[in-house]
Amino acid sequence: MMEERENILHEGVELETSSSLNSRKKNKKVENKRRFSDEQIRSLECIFESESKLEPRKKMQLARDLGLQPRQVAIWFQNRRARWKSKRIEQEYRKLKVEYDTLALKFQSLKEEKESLQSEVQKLSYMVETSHEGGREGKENSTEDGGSGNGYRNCIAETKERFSNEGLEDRMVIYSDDQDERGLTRTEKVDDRENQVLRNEEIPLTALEKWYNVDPSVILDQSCSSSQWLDFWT
DNA sequence: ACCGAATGCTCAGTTACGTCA
DNA sequence: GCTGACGTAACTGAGCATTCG
Repeated sequence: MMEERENILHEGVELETSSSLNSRKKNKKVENKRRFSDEQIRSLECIFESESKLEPRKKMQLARDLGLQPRQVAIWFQNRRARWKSKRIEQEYRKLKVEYDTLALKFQSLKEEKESLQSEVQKLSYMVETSHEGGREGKENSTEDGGSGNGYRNCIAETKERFSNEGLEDRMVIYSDDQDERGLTRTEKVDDRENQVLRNEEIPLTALEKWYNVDPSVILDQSCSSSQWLDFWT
């Protein structure tokens, strides 16, 4: 190791004393800085491809082969590593930019879809609300329909008819937390205090009423607010 | 074993020069 | 011929690791 260092010192790594530095600076004006020949560059590039850092012994050998000072070889490798690094950073930047642009496009389309769905929900809830009010009026007017459920049933029938007329019948398939995939409802409410299990075998209207009373913005907020990245993009 | 000086390496940033449009 | 942009050889200074007395 020490032997190698001795070699380096003796075989051409010029230590910069102040006098040698001054003379070199003076010589710059006299002796032009020469670019390496194509052959030298080819050889250096060839070796750089296999190893970006040179062992001292290899550096010495290469310098001898190319007729350069070992210091010049070391500096060439140093500069080459720097160029390679900046190129790599540039490539990574371009790649990230493409990913960013793709995500931005996707986000924009999701945002538009969200707005479209939001306005649709508002429209539907408005329609349901007006039908609901109509149903109540009907209930108030009829006292012989025998129960509180009939007014709502009429309401649903009216709404269904309206949806059907507007080609929106499929939108009537509404599930809430209390409904299963068959459209039947079966809620199980556990009261912790009394530990009672209340089973409602058939409460579709209650479930529907619950659904009617949900503020659409809340539904949408639930799906979005938890995803803070959406805020980031807006 | 520990310490400090000497030495060399790497890296990021800069300077200086050559080339070219 | 002059000029500005660009590429690159060479330099600088800081930080780190190793060696040696």
